[in-house]
Amino acid sequence: MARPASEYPTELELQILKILWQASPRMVRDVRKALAEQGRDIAHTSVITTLNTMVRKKFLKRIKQGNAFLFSPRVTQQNVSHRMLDDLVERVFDGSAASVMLSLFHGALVDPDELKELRRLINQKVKEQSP
Amino acid sequence: MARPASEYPTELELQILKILWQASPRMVRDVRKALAEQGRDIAHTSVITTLNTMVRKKFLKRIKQGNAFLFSPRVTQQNVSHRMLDDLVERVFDGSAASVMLSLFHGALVDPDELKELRRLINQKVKEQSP
DNA sequence: CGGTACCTTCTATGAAACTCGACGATTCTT
DNA sequence: AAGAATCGTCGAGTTTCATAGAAGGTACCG
Repeated sequence: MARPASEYPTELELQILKILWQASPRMVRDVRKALAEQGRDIAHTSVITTLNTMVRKKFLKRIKQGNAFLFSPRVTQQNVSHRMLDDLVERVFDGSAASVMLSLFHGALVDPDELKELRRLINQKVKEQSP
Repeated sequence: MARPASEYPTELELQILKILWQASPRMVRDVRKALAEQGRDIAHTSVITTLNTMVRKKFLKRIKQGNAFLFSPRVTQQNVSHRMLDDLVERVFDGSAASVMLSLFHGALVDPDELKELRRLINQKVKEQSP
């Protein structure tokens, strides 16, 4: 056996997904331009190759318009990020969401306002779960 | 250019790290056995190969004992998981830790006790940050 | 009609990830 | 000491990922 195909988008694929989540459908040319603006200036054909593998992986769909193709996402940002997070929680933190949060707190990552919002959410959740 | 070497452990490497975090140092044989118990029954030499690349990547260190080697982690579980989480937050959630937490709440992932513990932590953090 | 400007598909290179067997060295057993 | 069991190094095969050039189609412009 060899390297297993990742169930999740790779780095470049994620970058492309983000572009298409912003606005779609798009032509190859536009995707390429957006990538270039982010500092990733790769050849036109390289973009096509990647887009096609993403279609094969069911991340995107494409429809023909004239002689060219238009690409759109087939998955939502919520869905992808949620699945990737779940995967990390499972694989790295042994399924403990609390550990993840702890780790987040450990870095000085959280904005004070966000913190309050979070507290509100937790309180709500606690009420829901313990009657 | 080609695929850049991941700064983080790969799937198999992570599996091995977890085994060694549980108890170390260990011989190849033991690592292999632990992997097999997790359903990953690979050849002895495959384990060695991976262990050696992990040494090269500075994830592990090895010391000779007799004719064999003993392997131990060189990085802590906290360190690795924290870095991997940060990476995900950055790449997938555009740096927003709060989005991550929101996503965690969205799944029915959190244990009630853990939830209370979290609330405690947040309260503490809020106090710290807003005097 | 011929050229230019697009677009795609096909093919290819190089590196990383995963896997393993052949072989040699060392040690244990009989 | 002969043979069996261990253990490592080395080379190599396969798949995925990132990237891109060559080849070939279509469509417009003058």
